[in-house]
Amino acid sequence: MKERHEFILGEVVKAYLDTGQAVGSRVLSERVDLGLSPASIRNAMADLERMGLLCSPHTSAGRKPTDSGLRYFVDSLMVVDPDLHERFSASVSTHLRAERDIKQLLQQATEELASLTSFAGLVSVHEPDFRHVRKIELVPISSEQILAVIVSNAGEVQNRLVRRDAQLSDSRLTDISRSLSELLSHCSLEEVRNRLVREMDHDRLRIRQLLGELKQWAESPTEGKSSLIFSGQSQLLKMPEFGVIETVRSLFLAFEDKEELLRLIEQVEHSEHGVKVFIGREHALVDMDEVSVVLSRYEGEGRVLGTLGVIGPKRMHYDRVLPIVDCTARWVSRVLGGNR
Amino acid sequence: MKERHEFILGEVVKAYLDTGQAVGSRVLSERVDLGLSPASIRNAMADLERMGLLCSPHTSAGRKPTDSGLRYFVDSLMVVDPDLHERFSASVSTHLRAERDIKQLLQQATEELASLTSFAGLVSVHEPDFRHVRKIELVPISSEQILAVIVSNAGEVQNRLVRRDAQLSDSRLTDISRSLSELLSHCSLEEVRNRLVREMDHDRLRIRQLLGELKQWAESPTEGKSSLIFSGQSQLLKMPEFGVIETVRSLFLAFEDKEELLRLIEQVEHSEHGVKVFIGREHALVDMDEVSVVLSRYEGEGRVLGTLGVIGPKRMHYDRVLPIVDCTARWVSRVLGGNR
DNA sequence: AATAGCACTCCGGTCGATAGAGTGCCAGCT
DNA sequence: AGCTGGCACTCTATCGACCGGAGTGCTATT
Repeated sequence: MKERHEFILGEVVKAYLDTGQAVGSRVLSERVDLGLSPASIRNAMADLERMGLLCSPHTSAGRKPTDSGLRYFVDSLMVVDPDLHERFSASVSTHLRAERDIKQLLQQATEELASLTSFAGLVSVHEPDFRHVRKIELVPISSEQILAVIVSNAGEVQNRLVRRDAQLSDSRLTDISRSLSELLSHCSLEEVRNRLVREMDHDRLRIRQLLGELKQWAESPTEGKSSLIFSGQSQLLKMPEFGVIETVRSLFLAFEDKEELLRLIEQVEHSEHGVKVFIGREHALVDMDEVSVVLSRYEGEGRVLGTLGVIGPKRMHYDRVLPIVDCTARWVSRVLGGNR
Repeated sequence: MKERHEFILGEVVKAYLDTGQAVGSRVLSERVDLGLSPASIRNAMADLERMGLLCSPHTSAGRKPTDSGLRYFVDSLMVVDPDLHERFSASVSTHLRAERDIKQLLQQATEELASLTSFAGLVSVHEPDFRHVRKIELVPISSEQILAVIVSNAGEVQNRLVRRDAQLSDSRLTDISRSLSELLSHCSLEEVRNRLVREMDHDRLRIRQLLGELKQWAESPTEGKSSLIFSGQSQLLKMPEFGVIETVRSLFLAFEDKEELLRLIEQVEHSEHGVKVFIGREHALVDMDEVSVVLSRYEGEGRVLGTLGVIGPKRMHYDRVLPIVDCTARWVSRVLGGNR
């Protein structure tokens, strides 16, 4: 690929990102002085079209970059202003408060993403892997209720109110609590279930009903894998590319479904560190040819905790969005890494 | 108001709900045989327009009901088929499972609302009133961490991991836990804060840092009042009234803001029992003239737990939607009332 | 190899005419 | 007196034609 071609591709992309319109040879020659006449530019553009990097929507409409064209731009042509990176880093640090509550923290992060990019921000929260039980505690609440608290290896806490057998005294409860903790700690949920079944068969402890409730709990699904938080979806509606209702609809269907988005997110989590960009059809999200997704993992205490990023029109200023996502992910990682 | 006028108003509304178009005298006379010529209908319609119940978008476009017209219809003319009510009641009972987890339960409820009406379902969750502490438990997790669990009067559980002073033994922790529970139970959060400050001043228990963390917790805001859950927003995009992007945008802005919607919801919670309908401008939501909101409170253990309902186009079949919302609210109330 | 010129294509907006739908009013009928 | 049929009028939505603008591809020229 000749240098001139690269240069022209870059300029076409930039003009396209600015205007959203297909750009013709004349406007390009006026927009930036590259010592070439429109005719020469036309030739180069025709070459780029043959290479599959540009395309024209119709005969007389200039050209706009294809997905591959944008990809080439992002990978090889684009330079991120280090100043900008610095600025966003500072902006993120000042706007966000290091909340204790992880949900609130991530909520803030999506909002910051949305407001900096003016696209839709999204954050996925990885369900912590509940591989085995670290601790079980039964706390007497009232004469009818017991609070059962289970702490997982990941430090995740689940609690539930269970009905209390009237005959169960507080001290007896403490005993049970202790023995259950011994019995079950370091067990996987599967084992917990099995052991509880065995205990129930013996009916040794005369707390059948309590165990029943706990068993039911252990059996209940881990409530739907990862969850997704969004912010600023409605900002997308300002963009002219979402002027037709069908595009908007498929976009918001994806927001609701989450299924497909989670698949994409999983991909990011299993790849190496850093910001990932999915342009147009590169993410396999149906009917969303016109949007790009920019994602980055965030981490804490050594493991991947989730993914965050933005969804915006394919025509976004990647040189702005990438550092924003990067800074936000770093910041969240820093807070979560130090805090827990 | 003459009987004929009522009848014609009713028919205009029905036709309008079906087609979404302004309805003229001729089509009305063909649609339903009321033994009247188009001319007579015209006269009646002119009267109704003078009364402010109908209006015509322009000279030759037939008439459609105004907000007041729809209001009159809903209040006085509409009859809800009891069979329908029965059917929805059954449908709701069979589709929804009585989950233990309230969040999941309500999530299901919104989805059911959305799927039955094919509009957007929404549920507000009242933040339980955390007026005073019922119980505090400190559970040792590891050598560095303690799990603090606070149970409120409302049976709501909050927990947090706090850092542990290395010198704190397990048995000592149990002691502290007990004395804290005695010290703080039945205190409001405000009192908890004050007492903790006093204890810290004394530094009596040599657990300054632990108390500090607890204090910080007591001071943290009750995390944003009520929360809102939505489902099926994208279904609204199918409706022709949301063909223009501006309408959609203001709608989704409202979904994100929640502020205004919560105001409406509060209104419902403070009024008497039953399904409430807000037609067009009746809810004071800006730029949402074209939507109606149907809401009903749900209750449990004697107090209002929240509100649920749907948001849809003003042109909705109220005689279908009202029973749906009613049945769902009743069902949720029943489950929550018996379960907690 | 780059450029200038030219013929050609296609899109988008404007204009005008037309068909359709509906109203209001009036005169006549029951 | 009230209903009805008829008629003139109004407004909108749609369709086709037209035209200017923008852009390309090709070719001849420097």
